[in-house]
Amino acid sequence: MDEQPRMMHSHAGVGMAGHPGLPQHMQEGTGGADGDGRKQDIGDILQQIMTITDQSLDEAQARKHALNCHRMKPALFNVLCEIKEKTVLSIRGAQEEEPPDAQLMRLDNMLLAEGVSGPEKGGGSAAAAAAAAASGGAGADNSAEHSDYRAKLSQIRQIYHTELEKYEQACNEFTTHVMNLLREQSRTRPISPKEIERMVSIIHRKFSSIQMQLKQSTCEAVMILRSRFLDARRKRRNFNKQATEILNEYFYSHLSNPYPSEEAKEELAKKCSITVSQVSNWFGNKRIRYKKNIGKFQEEANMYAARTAVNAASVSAHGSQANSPSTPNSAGGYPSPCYQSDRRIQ
DNA sequence: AACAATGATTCAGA
DNA sequence: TCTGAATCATTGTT
Repeated sequence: MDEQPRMMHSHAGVGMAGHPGLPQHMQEGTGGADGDGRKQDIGDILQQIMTITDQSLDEAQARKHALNCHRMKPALFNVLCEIKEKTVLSIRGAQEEEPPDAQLMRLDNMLLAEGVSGPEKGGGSAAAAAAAAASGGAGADNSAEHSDYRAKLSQIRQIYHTELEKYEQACNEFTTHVMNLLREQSRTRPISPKEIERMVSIIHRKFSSIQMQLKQSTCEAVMILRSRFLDARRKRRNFNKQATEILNEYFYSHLSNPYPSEEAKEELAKKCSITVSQVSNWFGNKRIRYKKNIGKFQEEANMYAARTAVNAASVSAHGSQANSPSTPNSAGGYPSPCYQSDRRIQ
């Protein structure tokens, strides 16, 4: 305030004609006769604004302050804001309103369903249980699988939350910074509160698009985790020796027609403590692999044929036929090794 | 580490 | 729907 008189007279050419108070037209409304005085007044202020960059930093600061305290500043500021609002902002105004993002909603729903974004416990284990049910395994070591799944899920969850928090914090910090900056600048250039608000919403949109990327990558991580959990090939366990022997015994004793019936599969499954589909898989693989390389399986075939023969002999020696194969070998099946299971060793 | 064995999946065809 | 064939991914062996 105290610098005002000095400043007002610093440029002799554009001075305010030395009047101490507000000009008449500013107090009494528009008076046609005062047009020249007003023009001069505004011209003076504009001139001061234009020359502000020529000053040293201290001088400029002082000038800025003086301008800020000038009696016409609010009026000029409002007019400039109005003009700016009408021109620049109206151009962008049309495209600002956007519909709620469907993609974002999908991501949110999925994260909630997988228990990543929801309450601490529950969703993850439910998903794990569903995955386990879908995998259709025997379920003996499911608890270990579950804890592994849950551990990895909670790891994802933790990363997601810390990242989200970081983004939110960064967003807030940046917003406050920009708001302060704009408020500060609004003292020297026309920035309306509305425009600040608009800027804030732009910042929020930008940050929420970053958040969406975070959500996207989190979803991907969960999907990968789930697919790994569901993919039975990744947790393949060899059958135990006994189960393999039972299956081989059946295979080689039915070499001419190695296609167990549904009942036979069920019985084998029970004996081997595996599922019927595992029995089917095993026979499918065995048939194709045997057919591909009979020579390689020769020895194995002979061994099982011999064993079956011994078993049959001992059984018949006891006068029982309970263990005889339900579908004996016949001509027309797979090429056979030296021994046929339904033939007795001489 | 390289390789073989093995259980599971996918897909075309009957 | 079942099977053969090709293939994948893991386990076991050398």
